Amino acid sequence: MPTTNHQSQDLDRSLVSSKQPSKQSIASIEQPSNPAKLADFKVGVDTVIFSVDTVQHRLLVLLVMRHQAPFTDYWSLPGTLVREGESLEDAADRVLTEKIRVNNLYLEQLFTFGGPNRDPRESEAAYNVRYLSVSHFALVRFEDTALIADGVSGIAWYPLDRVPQLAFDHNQILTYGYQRLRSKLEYSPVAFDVLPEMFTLGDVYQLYATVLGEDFADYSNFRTRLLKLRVLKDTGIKTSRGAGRPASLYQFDAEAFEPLKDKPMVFL
Amino acid sequence: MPTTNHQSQDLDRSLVSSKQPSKQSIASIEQPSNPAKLADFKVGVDTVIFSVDTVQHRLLVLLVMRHQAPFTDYWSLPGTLVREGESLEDAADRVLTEKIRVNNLYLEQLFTFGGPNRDPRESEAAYNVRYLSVSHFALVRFEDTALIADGVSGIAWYPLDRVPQLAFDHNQILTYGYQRLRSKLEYSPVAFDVLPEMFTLGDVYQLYATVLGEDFADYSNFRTRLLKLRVLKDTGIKTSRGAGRPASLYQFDAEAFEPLKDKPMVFL
DNA sequence: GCAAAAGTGTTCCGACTACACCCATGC
DNA sequence: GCATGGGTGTAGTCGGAACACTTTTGC
Repeated sequence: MPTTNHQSQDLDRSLVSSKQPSKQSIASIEQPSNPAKLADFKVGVDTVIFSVDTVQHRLLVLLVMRHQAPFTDYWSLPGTLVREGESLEDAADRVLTEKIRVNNLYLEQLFTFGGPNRDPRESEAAYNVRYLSVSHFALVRFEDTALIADGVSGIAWYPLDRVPQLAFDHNQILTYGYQRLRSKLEYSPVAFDVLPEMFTLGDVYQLYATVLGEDFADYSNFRTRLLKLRVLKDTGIKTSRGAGRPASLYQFDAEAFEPLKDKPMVFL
Repeated sequence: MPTTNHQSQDLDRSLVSSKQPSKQSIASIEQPSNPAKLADFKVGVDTVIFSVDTVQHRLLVLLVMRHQAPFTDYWSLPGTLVREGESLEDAADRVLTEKIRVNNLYLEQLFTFGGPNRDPRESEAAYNVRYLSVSHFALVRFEDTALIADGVSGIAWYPLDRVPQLAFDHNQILTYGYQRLRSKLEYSPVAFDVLPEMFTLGDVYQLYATVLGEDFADYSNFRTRLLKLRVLKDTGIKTSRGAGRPASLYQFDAEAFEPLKDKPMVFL
């Protein structure tokens, strides 16, 4: 038996794959003849949707209230089952458009949870169907996002630190999504997908500070590093928001970023 | 409609999700009543298995020859379909143990490809079953790995730069796996999962140089940085391999690494 | 001795930190 | 004026790149 080292997989997999040995022995080498019984799956897409409330300096995650079994009256991540002819990506988009109206977003696949017994429906069902979840994470612009309240199902933004016990293994997925969000911010320009077309350097700083916590560089040095990347264009336009000196509005220059795309670099 | 930016997803998804609009309109909000027709899936696990031939300085990937339709006589990534009661992880382990005998390895989930029409069998089948692939990538110790030739099916290590046209979308998966391997090497100590218990700093250097190419730091600086991390223990034992001064044998100190685990750091 | 590989040290330079300080606005 | 936030500059320090140099082996 090989010694599998899953140590870089940061999730606690204990709940996910209960590691029960498969009924078939490995002696039955896969051949056209005598194939072992294959599992049948329904595939779900669950999405961790983040947004940043820069006014209140809070990182929010979108939750929906369940009204059916299993886990009735639990909050959960927005999700759906994949339909015929629909790609995973389409399904993820569909969840988003059903729950919110948003113009700008960043969406990426996270991880696939597929161990047996992660969904109670598996045991209920007469026929042996498994439920698999292809989780995604998304970042949307808070100010530009309207929740679609369909009257019945609850839907709400939760501050990350006040998220309750969720249905299924959704707390795990959320934790994983948060980690991914942090590293995405540090290593790629996701932030600009979620900022307005024009923004001040202060806006960018607020976003980073809210997501990454207060434990990173001060505003002054953040500015310098950001500008040194030469991917922001100063429009020259000034904006005044209450007290203080008016700030320049900048634009993200996608073309200037192009050559840096694959280079190892730090954005923060 | 939201503007989805998938730009950080480096794969060319064109082959994967053919982006055909789902038959159901988004107007039919998901409700307990009138659910849209759900797709039924078989779930496959395909694994990009890398190993490093430090003698010949080559990065190798394990391929198997297909003997059934579809894609008969094409090389492909080792894979299998998930059986009843088997977790994704178990299935990935099973593929590994069926194809090779190995003692040390690193295994991690990569990405899930699930668009419709990625598998020709979908159209053949009378009933509408979709095939989804949860891809993994693995790194194994080359010197410690024996291929299991079962007489019939071809199985071989291919140098990465000589990989032919593969079945399905496996070339894409391979490309993605290679990227992941590179970043794993840089940001985590995967290398030590695949090196012998004791190794010289030259061994580590060879491994890094082979995977990352010749375009990185010289041996001298590599040494210095690696030792500064204080995660390698000098056993004091010297080893002589042909000409040149004998090298010290080192051991990876997992406990010393523990506190660094979650810290952002560069290993290279 | 010479080649080859291991291992050490040193110099240079760029980047990041931590500030101090100036600028432009609202009140 | 003063508070507030924007923006610039600088001195100290840390770390990586480049490369010279020493050490210990095989032949």
